Amino acid sequence: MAKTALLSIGDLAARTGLAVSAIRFYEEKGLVHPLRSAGGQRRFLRSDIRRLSFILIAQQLGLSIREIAEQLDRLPQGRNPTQRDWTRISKAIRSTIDARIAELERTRDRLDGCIGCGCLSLKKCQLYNPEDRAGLKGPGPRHLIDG
Amino acid sequence: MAKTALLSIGDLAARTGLAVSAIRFYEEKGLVHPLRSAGGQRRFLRSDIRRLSFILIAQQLGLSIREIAEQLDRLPQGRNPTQRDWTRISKAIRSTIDARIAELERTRDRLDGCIGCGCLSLKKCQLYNPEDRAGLKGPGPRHLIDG
DNA sequence: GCTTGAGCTCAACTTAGCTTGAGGTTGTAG
DNA sequence: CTACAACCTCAAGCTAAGTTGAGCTCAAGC
Repeated sequence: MAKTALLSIGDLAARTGLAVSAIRFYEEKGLVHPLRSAGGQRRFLRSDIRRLSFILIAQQLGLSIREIAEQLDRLPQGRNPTQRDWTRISKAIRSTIDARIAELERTRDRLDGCIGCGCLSLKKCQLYNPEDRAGLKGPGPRHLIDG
Repeated sequence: MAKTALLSIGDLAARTGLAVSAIRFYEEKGLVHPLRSAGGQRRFLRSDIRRLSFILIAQQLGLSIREIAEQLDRLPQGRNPTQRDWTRISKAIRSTIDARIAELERTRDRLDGCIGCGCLSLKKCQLYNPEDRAGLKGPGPRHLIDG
């Protein structure tokens, strides 16, 4: 690790605690855009440490890689992210969390209304509301109920 | 669908809104235990409608198939589940939801402490607490950071 | 100038929760 | 009694978020 401004993938892994394979994966997903050395090796900017830290934090907050990518894509092109940028993103994330909490609370309340009822009727049970299920999950396991 | 007490997989699918393939999958995972006709076709009890409804509801509440199986396995062997059983299970689920909400709230509070800070330092950021990450996810994608 | 660790690519594997398809059988309506 | 829908069993495929391995190349120290 010569004292250039650029970091190898191993350096970056050491600094962030990430596995090398994970960093390559993140590049594939468009979360980082390293330069390449003459020989084809990845060369990262120092600011990428921060970028990767952000990814880790956002993941802890429950954001998917895709959601994180969207946030990062919104960073003004070509310049390094500032504190301001991170703050803006943090606020966006906060709304996401708030929404998630609200949804869980709604569910909990419905469950409370159901405890003791025990009906579990598809027609009557408040917990089982097909409209709530539609578009709940996005891609992945999908119930093709609405077809 | 003759007027026997037993339902074919198609009947059950029609009544629950589930795909036939999903019901077969649930059997494979031990969530239902249909009988078989002489020719090898599945024959379900009417009470399985309720069982499947429960699965759908529990999934909405965020329980995994495995967790649902655990709840269902606790039902007294050999008899049909009663309202009481469902109520007991519902209460168990409620604790799960409560825990999930609490965790999200904790996260939100930490995020609030961070908005405006913008440090995103792996050493200092409150959001990035390695101890919280350990064992957070169980199986699946795992960070091998702690190795 | 060579050896060796670090890096490269590409493909396959993991878990969860299913779907889709191929190829063959059952059961029931007419 | 036959036709055809519904059923059966595999096997393979999908997404997310990575890991692991094979087989090869790069770069840096001695």
